[in-house]
Amino acid sequence: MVRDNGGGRPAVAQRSSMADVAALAGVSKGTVSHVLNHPERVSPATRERVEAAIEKLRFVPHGTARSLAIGSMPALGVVLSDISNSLFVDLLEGVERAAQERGAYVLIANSYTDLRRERRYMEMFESVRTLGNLVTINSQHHYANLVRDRDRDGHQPLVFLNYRGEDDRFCFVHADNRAGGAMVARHLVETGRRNIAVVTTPWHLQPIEERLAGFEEAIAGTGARIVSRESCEQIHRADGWRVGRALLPRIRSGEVDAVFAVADLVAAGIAQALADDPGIRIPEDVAIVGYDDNQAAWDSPLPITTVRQPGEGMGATGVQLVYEELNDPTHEHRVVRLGPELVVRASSVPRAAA
Amino acid sequence: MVRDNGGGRPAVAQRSSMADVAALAGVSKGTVSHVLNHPERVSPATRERVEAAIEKLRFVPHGTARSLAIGSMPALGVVLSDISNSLFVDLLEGVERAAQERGAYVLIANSYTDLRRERRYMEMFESVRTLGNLVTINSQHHYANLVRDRDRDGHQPLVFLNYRGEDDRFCFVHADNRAGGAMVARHLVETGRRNIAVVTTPWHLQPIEERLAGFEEAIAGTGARIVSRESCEQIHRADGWRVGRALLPRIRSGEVDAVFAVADLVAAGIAQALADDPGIRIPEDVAIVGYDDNQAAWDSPLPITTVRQPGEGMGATGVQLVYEELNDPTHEHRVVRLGPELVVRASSVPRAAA
DNA sequence: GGCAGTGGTTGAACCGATTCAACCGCAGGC
DNA sequence: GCCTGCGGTTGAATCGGTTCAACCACTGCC
Repeated sequence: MVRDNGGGRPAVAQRSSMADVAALAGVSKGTVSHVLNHPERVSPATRERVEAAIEKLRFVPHGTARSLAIGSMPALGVVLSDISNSLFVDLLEGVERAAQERGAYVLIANSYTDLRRERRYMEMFESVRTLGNLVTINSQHHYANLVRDRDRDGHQPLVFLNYRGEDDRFCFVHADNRAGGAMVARHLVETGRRNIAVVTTPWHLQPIEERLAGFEEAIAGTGARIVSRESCEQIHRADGWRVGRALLPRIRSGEVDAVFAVADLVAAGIAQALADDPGIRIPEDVAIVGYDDNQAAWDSPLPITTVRQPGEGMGATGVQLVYEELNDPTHEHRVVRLGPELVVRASSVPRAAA
Repeated sequence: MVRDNGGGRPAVAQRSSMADVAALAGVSKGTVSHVLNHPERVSPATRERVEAAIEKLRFVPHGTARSLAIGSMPALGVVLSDISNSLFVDLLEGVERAAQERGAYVLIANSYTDLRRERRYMEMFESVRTLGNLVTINSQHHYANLVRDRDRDGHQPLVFLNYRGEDDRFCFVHADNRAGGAMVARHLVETGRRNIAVVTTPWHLQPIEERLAGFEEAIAGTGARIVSRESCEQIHRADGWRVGRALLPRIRSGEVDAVFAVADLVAAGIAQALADDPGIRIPEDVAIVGYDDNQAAWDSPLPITTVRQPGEGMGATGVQLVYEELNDPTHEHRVVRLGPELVVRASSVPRAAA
């Protein structure tokens, strides 16, 4: 059944359907379907005939029709708030790996932290019946909206990533930012730092506040202390550079012997500013530590100590939770917290001691 | 018709279908469909009744079923080779905007330049019958493979992005890298540079070779010349930094008065290395120019002159070509070349002259 | 009063797969 | 020779929409 599509277009062979295959092989549609999905139920002779027909007609099953019959499509939806953020790229990698292991595709949507897009894509994923969906959240406000929509028409499992909420209808996977902050504190204290400058952002983001809280907690009673708090407007290298310049005198005077910046780009900017000063040696005179382990941390003339986020882990765990909710009737929604990892580089430890 | 799903799970209200809505509103399925798709064909009274029923049952149409009936799903597939590359992020933005204008969703797949993934996702997009697909290509080899697969079972429009191929079955959209290189050459010459060092990569990438070719062509006969060719192992800031250090003496001596690096990260690294030397003033003694206009170029203590790629333009044009192929029977496949744009920043022009 | 025209609505066919109860032919057991 | 059991196959129902020919009631016109 190769229909003519008429008109002057270059003739495109119409796709053949299961019915075509069945006709050519002289069997029923049901048998063709069995060859594809339960080959063991079909006798070798028929199977061969059907397979030959499939090959000959270049038959590729119609995914949409299959999904309709099955009731869902073998794919997971992921809504990322910012695809240019390396944490989310890592996270995506985790999702893809875990999904692939389970034979599912991953549909990615990028929302640019635009709530309208987030909702639009969630709606779409719901509407094409993905197996389940994963959403990265970085604002209370977005979270509240998505949950509200969900009350309207949500049915697939939904897991929130990089966010810790409290709602027993969902699972959450988030990084333990508090522990990450504490790791930095311990590392600095253990390597003999006592007077630490902390560099943060002016806006209040859950993850960043937690890093600082963990840091302060862990530093308490160790003899080390925070001697300065700087903040930069944006998480950009140039901001870090300006902060670095501002800190120069106090570092030269020995008043500050370590800097903890809550983001790598900022830390890299600081390192760049300090490196310009011939009177300062890093890490002998001052240690610099960032957070996130993105390219700015390792790709720097002076590689920077940082905390690696459990990006892939969050992605993979999210997928696991979706499948658990899907298959395990006793599944209880829960909050999974994953530990980050300290990556020590030249910016905080004299090479010999590294 | 709210079916009980039995078992001990927290009762999840089953989704209602069009039949449920029709029953509640006392009309036929066809009418409900009309309310959704051709409201003008339905009398106001009926429409209101149906809409009330939809609201009451929280009916959301089943996208998969709709796609099956329509024959395609209202979405475009995009396979990106590297989602962490800012060019592709821009490109994606262009795709999303153009798609949204036309009421289509965008499904993104990230291949990590892994050919297997590229093929897997293309297969999936074919199988769910997207309206058309866009693929970024950065190697002849991948291109050849995708085209071969396509011979097997391709039917939707397919447009290649960031690649210039020759095949009258497809459209191609690519950036005019030759023109970009020429822009840099003209800019340097016009601002009085004569002795230029060029920094490139060891591998042979179509776009990069073209940038250089364009540069050399435009510089010929202007009195300026290439006095040095450096190459770095990777497109990383640290590589640029090393190259910058190596160039220091020749810059100090005035032997080199401009550096053109084929990527911003490298240019930023070079700038960083030169800034460390108190004897060198940028841009008075030496101009630095990069390529791509990604974050490294603008987010630097000394913002760097660069060439902005037509990322969004490529994405938007790709979408336009897909729709053209879809709707216009006279559509001829073609190659679209988009011009880049010179962005002049402090690294190449004294502030006063900028 | 009969007829054409029209806006609104219906019901069945269709999209392309999956699934399952029913069926068929055949071997084995008694 | 009859019955049972079983592997293999079939055909119809189903998923949830869209679409279109047919139909209906009603108006306007001759």
